[in-house]
Amino acid sequence: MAASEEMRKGPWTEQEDMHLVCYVHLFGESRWDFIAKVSGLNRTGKSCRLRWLNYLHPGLKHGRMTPQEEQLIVELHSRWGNRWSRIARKLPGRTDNEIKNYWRTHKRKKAQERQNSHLSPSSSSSSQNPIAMTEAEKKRLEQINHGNSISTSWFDEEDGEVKGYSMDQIWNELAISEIPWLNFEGWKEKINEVEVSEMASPLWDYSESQMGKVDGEDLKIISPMPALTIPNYHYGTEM
DNA sequence: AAGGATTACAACCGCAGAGGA
DNA sequence: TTCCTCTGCGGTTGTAATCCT
Repeated sequence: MAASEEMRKGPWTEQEDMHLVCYVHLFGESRWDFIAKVSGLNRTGKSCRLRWLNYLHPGLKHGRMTPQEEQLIVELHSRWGNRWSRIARKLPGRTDNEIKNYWRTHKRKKAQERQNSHLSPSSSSSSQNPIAMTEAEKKRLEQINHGNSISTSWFDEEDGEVKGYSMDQIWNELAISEIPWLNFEGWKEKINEVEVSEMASPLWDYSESQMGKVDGEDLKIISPMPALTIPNYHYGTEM
């Protein structure tokens, strides 16, 4: 990427979102610089990653925090401080950014008031503490959070167990999604034209071994996006 | 109804750590 | 071992939406 080329900044458009989702689907949730370059979005890898993690990732909750979540945030913040990503891991569907924003805007003050007035660190017993987990639960959550195939997880209070979604499940759900942008004209139709399995594995395998070395002619890839074209690209080098 | 204040959310920036060459 | 690139994290800012007077 030539230094003179201006990277796009600011709010993402629906088209950009679609484009990014498509490429994340193809190449996975890593190698953001690669995705940024091959997608032709003219965004930085960081920007793509942030957009995905904070907004586009399947399983994200949007909207107001529930009272339970609020309580959890206060509790965890008193324990860990501004370790937002760590706190976010205990609130499935919420991002560190969301929690950070929430805390910043109106919770910090309240928590301080609460702390000053009546809370002492040792006041909550594990039996009353909503975030207290058994060792088994902790272990399972740990496995889910760090597993390769599970991308999002939560603790189901009703069943008393940790649950998770694999990326495949998420994307299968996306195919019949209620997410608005998947339903706008043409897009859903197009994504259904391509089998998920066709899109994911062979191309992924190919991309792992070959994609970074492609030279010469433009590489055209199978994609729900119309006429997606990857320009000449040398992985790890500036064009 | 208008305008200022507040809240909620999205996005960028800088830094640090990990990993590869 | 050193340097470089990439990723992830926390802090900060900008803006749209909502509330209040």
